[in-house]
Amino acid sequence: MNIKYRRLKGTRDIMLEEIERWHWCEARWTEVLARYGYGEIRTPVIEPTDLFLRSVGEGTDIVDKEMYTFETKGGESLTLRPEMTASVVRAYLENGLIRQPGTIKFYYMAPMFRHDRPQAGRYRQFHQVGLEAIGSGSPVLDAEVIQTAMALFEAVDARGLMVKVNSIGCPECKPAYVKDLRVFLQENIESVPVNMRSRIDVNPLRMYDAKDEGVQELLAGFKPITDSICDACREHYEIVLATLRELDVPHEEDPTLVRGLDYYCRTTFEITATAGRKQSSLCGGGRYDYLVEQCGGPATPAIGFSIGIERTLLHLNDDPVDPQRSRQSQVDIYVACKGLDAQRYGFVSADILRGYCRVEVDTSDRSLKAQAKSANLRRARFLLTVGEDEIRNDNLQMKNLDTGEQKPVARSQLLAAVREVLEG
RNA sequence: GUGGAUGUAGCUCAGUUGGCAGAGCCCCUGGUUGUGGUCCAGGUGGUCGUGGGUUCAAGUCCCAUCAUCCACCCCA
Repeated sequence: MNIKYRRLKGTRDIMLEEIERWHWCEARWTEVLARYGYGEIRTPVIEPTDLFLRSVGEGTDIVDKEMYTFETKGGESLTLRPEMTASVVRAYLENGLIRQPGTIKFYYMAPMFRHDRPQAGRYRQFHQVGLEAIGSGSPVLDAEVIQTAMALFEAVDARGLMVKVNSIGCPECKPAYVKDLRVFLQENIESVPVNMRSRIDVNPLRMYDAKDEGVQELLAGFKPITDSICDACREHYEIVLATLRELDVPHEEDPTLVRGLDYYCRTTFEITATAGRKQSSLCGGGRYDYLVEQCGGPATPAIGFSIGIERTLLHLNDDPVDPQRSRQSQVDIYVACKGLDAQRYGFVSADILRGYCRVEVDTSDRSLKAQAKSANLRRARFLLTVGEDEIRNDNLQMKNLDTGEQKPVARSQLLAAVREVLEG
């Protein structure tokens, strides 16, 4: 077959058995998030490009090479969101939620777009479940947010995970460290691969992300950022760690954990899968106490994280779903029809039942044998058969697919008969 | 952006030194004049990713190109 249109690179079709898995996870996540006090937020997938340029920050990979950006006929630059935090902050300000008392807590489960090279667990359109808690700078909230992330993983039985936490300081102490780091890197520039050197000027902290052994060795000889943060940040970090211990959230400190986005400050964290060579980073998050202000609002502390849904699913089960082998949606009653008149009779009969259970009327006009086979594949519990005799007698043959027992049922008695057997 | 692997039926894949394009699964029909899960028989389905080249002859060899997957970079 020469199919004319194919899905875009890095995108996927989610359906049949796989979408059942998504629904299962989504239902559990929604429940957990509600228990932690989060309400859903849905924002547009397109935003002004500037929103991401200024929040995520130029010099990050996301902004420099991964955004789906286009221009409207009017000359306005728009971008498909590469992440959600900026949009939530924008919505928070735009809808006047600054006037709401207490901490605003939003969650989302939504598609994001990054023009990256696809590979296992990495897509151009991918989905994140995440949350943003805006309005509180308490370190206790940091710990609760990290615990919430773990609760989301536990809710879908994800195991073998490690929480890594770090503090990257605030505008009081971070710049001095960055400056020292830059000087240190310049002095040892021969140890830095050529293609990474530009990072020294743009965003030296991100050198910690490099997996290059030489760079790792070099940075091991430099003072960790946690030794350089100011007293206020230090105290904040200590309380986060202490609270995590009190909450029994297993975690380890990782002073090399800096995050790729500019807006983070103080607490940053990441949750990774300890086994498997695939994309092991399942969750990333941190505090962003200056983003709201930067977006034009009053100084407002906030924290959030996002979990990659595809990656989490990949971590849960390595078996890919084969569309060929996966079932269509289940039904309770399957109606097999011999001929067009029988289909009409079948539909009217199904209409009686639909207020009560799931019914599929077969309009394929295949052999009754083939239709019965489909009934079985759909895991129907009862097969109703309609042919010329049934139309004439105003009844349906009703077969119990577990026992094989079959008997005619008058249409006027159909609902009562079905209720009796399905409830009994 | 860099590197590696793979493209043959709807799916998973065989295809020998270059010589008639195959199997399993799925699907359809029949065995059962109107009935499922097992079984048996038959059948539908292919521009061999695409375009060039070599050759009497190319799925097979050569070149190019596209797509997919994997890895790097980075990230969810």
